[in-house]
Amino acid sequence: MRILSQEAYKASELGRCLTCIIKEKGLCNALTNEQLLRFKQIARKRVYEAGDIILYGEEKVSFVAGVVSGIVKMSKILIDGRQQIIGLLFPSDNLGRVFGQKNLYFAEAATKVELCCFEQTGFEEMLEDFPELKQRLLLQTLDDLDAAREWMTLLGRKTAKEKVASFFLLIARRTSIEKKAHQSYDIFEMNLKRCEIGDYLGLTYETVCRQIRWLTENDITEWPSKRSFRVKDIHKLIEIAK
Amino acid sequence: MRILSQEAYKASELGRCLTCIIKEKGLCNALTNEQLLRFKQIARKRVYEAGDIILYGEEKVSFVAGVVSGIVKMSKILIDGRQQIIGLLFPSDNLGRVFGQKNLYFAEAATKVELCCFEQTGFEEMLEDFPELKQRLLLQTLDDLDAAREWMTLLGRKTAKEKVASFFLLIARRTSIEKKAHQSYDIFEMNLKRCEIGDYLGLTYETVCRQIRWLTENDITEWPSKRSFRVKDIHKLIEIAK
DNA sequence: CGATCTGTTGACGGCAGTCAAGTCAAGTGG
DNA sequence: CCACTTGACTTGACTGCCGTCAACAGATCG
Repeated sequence: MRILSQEAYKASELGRCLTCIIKEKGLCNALTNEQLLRFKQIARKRVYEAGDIILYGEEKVSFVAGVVSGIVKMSKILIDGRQQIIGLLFPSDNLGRVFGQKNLYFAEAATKVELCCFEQTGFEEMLEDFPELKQRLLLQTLDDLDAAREWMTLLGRKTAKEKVASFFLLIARRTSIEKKAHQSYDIFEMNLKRCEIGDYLGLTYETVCRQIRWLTENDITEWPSKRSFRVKDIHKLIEIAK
Repeated sequence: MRILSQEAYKASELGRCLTCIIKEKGLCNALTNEQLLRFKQIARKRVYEAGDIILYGEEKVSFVAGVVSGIVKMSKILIDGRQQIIGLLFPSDNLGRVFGQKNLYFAEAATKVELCCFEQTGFEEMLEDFPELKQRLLLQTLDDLDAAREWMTLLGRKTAKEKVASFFLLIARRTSIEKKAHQSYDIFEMNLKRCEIGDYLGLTYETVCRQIRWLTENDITEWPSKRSFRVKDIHKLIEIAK
């Protein structure tokens, strides 16, 4: 019965990893319990409050992290202050640049955020040792690339109205995947400021306001509060988003 | 001397792989000669003329390919015809979506193009067998992601003038890396139409024309012909590009 | 030679940016 | 408790950049 007790020991050691809410979708799902144990040794949980800066651009990177809860916004900032959000990170998304010398992005907590952080070199060593982990990272990077290119199309070719509609569709899809209870009439929490939406869409916040007003006046969305919305007509929204 | 003759045999079999111009920078550089032999077996060269369509969007993918010569433009097209080029592929860049069910992009030869094509499943099997190959693919995908995000900033936040200046810098850098003989006063071939530049920058071709004129009137670029330019003041160009 | 494609230039208009005033909610301190 | 501040958001008026439309110039080609 020696093996069993060892298994039990491991399970107790793994602790919160086994009940982690992103276990199914995160990178760590590629690992066996045994491997996870090693993974946990280089992991550290960190909590950030809304507005906290997680990474400044251009510094040397020291860690890679998975988002456990909350939303992280990653952006690039031009010298004169113009900002472009190049990605929103939701739970199970990853942050940081593996195999890179430099972090290229500015990362900020948009809401309260919990990260599961891995020390950089330890993480890279594990990538070499566990092919499943590297495979998963590759697949995720490929998906990220597809998403980035989709967004390029939005930024380069869509009108303000189409951009804002596309954005609400994105939020509805991402947050409903999380809740696994999507219906067209759900209320979605929108944890971003108007100006952050603008920075994501390549618009000013005034323009974002006006488009939201237009969508509301045309019975497509409804705003119980300034930070939450309900989609009244999903088909029209999809049609407008292009 | 049996081993030696076997080596010689392999070398002769490898043939054009050994003298391939993208050997140093392409994915295949991760492989030993022995591995390369297997790689070559699933490889097939294809040639496209300027304007040929390489991939339509949304179909099932059947191959992955490296660009040997020429320029491939990858784009997304909205239902009403608006187009956004989401990437230009230069020699040693790769085309196609590994581990993906669907190809998401429209790919077209912008110039005469030579591709080194690999049958999809054979390529994916090799990725599993040769970790170095997968590592190289991962690194390249990460770089592609960085480039895409850089371009998102351009599309979302830069003015027409800044966009056009950034574009010429990109071309100058990419083509001079190729030639390995970069000087500020080099002449660069610009194998894209004005409207393709527009589709890449999220502008109309008329606006591209006007910005080119402005750069020329201000002694920053010079156009010996419609498709080639010389950078007269690289510092000003960098400054304008932001 | 006309046909076609690509590029240039001008005139005009509209979408989205800029500037500015004002509302609202939450927080702070006397 | 109220006065005050602050930050987020809204709305209006105006402007300007860039898109649209159109005419035309050159180049290439059968």
